Amino acid sequence: MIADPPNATLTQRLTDSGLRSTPQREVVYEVILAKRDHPASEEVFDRVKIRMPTISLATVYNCLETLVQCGLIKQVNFVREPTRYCPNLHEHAHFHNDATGEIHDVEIPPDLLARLRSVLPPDHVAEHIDLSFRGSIKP
Amino acid sequence: MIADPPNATLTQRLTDSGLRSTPQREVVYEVILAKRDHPASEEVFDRVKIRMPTISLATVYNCLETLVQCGLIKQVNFVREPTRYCPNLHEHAHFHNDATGEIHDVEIPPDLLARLRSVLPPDHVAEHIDLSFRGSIKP
DNA sequence: ACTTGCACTTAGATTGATTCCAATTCTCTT
DNA sequence: AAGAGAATTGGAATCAATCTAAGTGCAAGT
Repeated sequence: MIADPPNATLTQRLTDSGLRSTPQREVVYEVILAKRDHPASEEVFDRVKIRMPTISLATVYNCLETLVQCGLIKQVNFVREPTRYCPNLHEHAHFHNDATGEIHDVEIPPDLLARLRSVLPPDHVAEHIDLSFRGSIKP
Repeated sequence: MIADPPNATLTQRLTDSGLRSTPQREVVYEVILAKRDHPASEEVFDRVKIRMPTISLATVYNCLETLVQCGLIKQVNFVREPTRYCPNLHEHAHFHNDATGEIHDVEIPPDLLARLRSVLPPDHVAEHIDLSFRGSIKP
């Protein structure tokens, strides 16, 4: 009996898209899964370098874009901040803590999600919905 | 009897914040009010130059930031796009048409807005809520 | 095994948006 | 009219992201 390799989903999704599973893509993906904060590209670069010191920043950008295209990670965006990445594929919102700069996930009840979609005029086809909050957390 | 000057609100808000009403700030504000699309800084710069050819890009950035701080305009942000500005102070969402690059406002019913706020844990104080859609419009 | 093709990676240059800086100009107060 | 503080200006600098061209290496076919 053979256990699933740790990145079965990654390899699967990549080959489904006609792409290759490379060591760089694997490490980038693992790094994002490992810590469920929302690192920006440069932060991903720093973390990946620990395990793969020769990787280049351009490759990190390439890998992140590939992973987004395969639907394995999501991009999160806040005003005047670099793009960050999120491994939580479940549909959810984000809370940006202005005091600490941290971002964390906020669950959205399914019925609210449905209502959100319904606010659009019927001829509007939304591919992506982005719901985010900015503020602080009371002590 | 004297009619309100056109930028009464602008002057009011600026002086309320201890800031001055300058010709540059007035023109930037008027330009954003004049056309209800969602121009980025460079586009604002181009429009303002028609009426005030000597203005500098740095000043446009300064003015936009000042207006945002006074609550007279809002910033809108989409992934991998420059920041855009919006004079609609009424709480609303945005729809980004991927086909044309245009952004337009989407009204949010008050009860939905209330529900949105309620998804946050009670100790989370949201200063800003950002709801945006990306997609296309059926013919 | 050998080679040929193509996808991927790499480092560095480049772009594009935004911010910074130091000098100048303006505007309010007295 | 003068002084002080605020705002504007142009250019340099920064930061994120993309592009480019050269190099690598995997995979398939002979």
